[in-house]
Amino acid sequence: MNEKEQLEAARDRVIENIAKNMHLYGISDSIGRMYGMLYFKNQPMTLDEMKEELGMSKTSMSTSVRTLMDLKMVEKVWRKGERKDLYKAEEDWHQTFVDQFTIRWRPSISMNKAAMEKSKKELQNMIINENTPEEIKKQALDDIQKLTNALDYYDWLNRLVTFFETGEIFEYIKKENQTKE
Amino acid sequence: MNEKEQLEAARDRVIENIAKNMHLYGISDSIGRMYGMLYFKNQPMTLDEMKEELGMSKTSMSTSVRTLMDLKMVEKVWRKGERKDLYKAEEDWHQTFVDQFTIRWRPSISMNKAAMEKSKKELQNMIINENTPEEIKKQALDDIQKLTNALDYYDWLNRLVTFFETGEIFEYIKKENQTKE
DNA sequence: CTGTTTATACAGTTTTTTCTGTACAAAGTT
DNA sequence: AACTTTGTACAGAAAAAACTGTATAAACAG
Repeated sequence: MNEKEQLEAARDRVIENIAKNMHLYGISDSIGRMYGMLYFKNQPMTLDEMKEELGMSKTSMSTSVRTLMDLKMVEKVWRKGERKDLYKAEEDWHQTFVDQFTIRWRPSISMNKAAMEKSKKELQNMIINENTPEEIKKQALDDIQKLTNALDYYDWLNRLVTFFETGEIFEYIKKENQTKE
Repeated sequence: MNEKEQLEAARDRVIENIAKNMHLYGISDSIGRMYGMLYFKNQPMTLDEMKEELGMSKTSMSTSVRTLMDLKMVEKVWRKGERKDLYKAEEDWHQTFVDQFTIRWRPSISMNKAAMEKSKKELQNMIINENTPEEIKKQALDDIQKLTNALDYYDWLNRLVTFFETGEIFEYIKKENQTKE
């Protein structure tokens, strides 16, 4: 194995690991591999270059890169005199982590909250309504308690996401590990 | 629609929403639906009862419940004189959130770290080696810088997971929202 | 011990997701 | 204008994941 191969082997090991663990970010191995490759390139890449390097179709490159852009893991780059679109990886993984949270969790939180608030209101009306049988009321009360707990959690989760989003988290968990020195 | 149906509709709306958003925890709709159902039941359930309620095979119930147990979202419950296994949902979602992090992220972090450290070491050896061509050395140095940044991130991430795991997070993001009162 | 009940391993089927090739629209070039 | 290049929509193929039924092992009852 010559030096160039050694270099590539070291790189590929890391890329493969990134790819395998990307499911935590809710993306497939292939897309993770694309990200890993871009991370190690010093130059932004075109779809055709990626197609070449990953041995996949251009269509796949197009959809994969879009997914990564939606997650703010990749950005489009402009270069004078270049007709093709160029893409580069976001390098700051702390930022990527925080963005993930904001992009993926916020919408889910508000969806769930809305559904729970609606159901909670309906159940409260059933409690008020005198025609509701006693047995049903008991169950409704029970469900209301569960929904109240769940809503408290979503409230907490929202505050947590804000804690990340604003970067406040970095005041408590420092980017540079002080304890090392 | 009578009262019982109203109650069920309110419940099902929430369960369906939980199911749809469970992909954030890396689990499928069906498994999410099982969790949602268990969350609203006051009694622990057997596999056969779940099979009945969800209209799925017992095999599915068995594997789904195991997935939820691995994630500490469901626990096995013992009841005197009951031959069948009983399962109940973990009710504290704050705890569930924290567990997710520990269970899913920790192993990935250490896998990635290991791969990166190995590659970093190999690249450093190439730098030292006088036979390595200058051009390769330049690239290796560049990769080492990227790996160093990535390892710093994983170090941060590890400290973050600990911050959750120990419950320290709750000192900063309180479970009860003070600003409400 | 034999017979019964419960949970799960495993193979095969169904469903979903991922990937590709073709077709076409948008933008650039001559 | 006509011709070329680039990115993506869309339909179908390939691969992966989810689900089921049967078979079997483990636990229990008599």
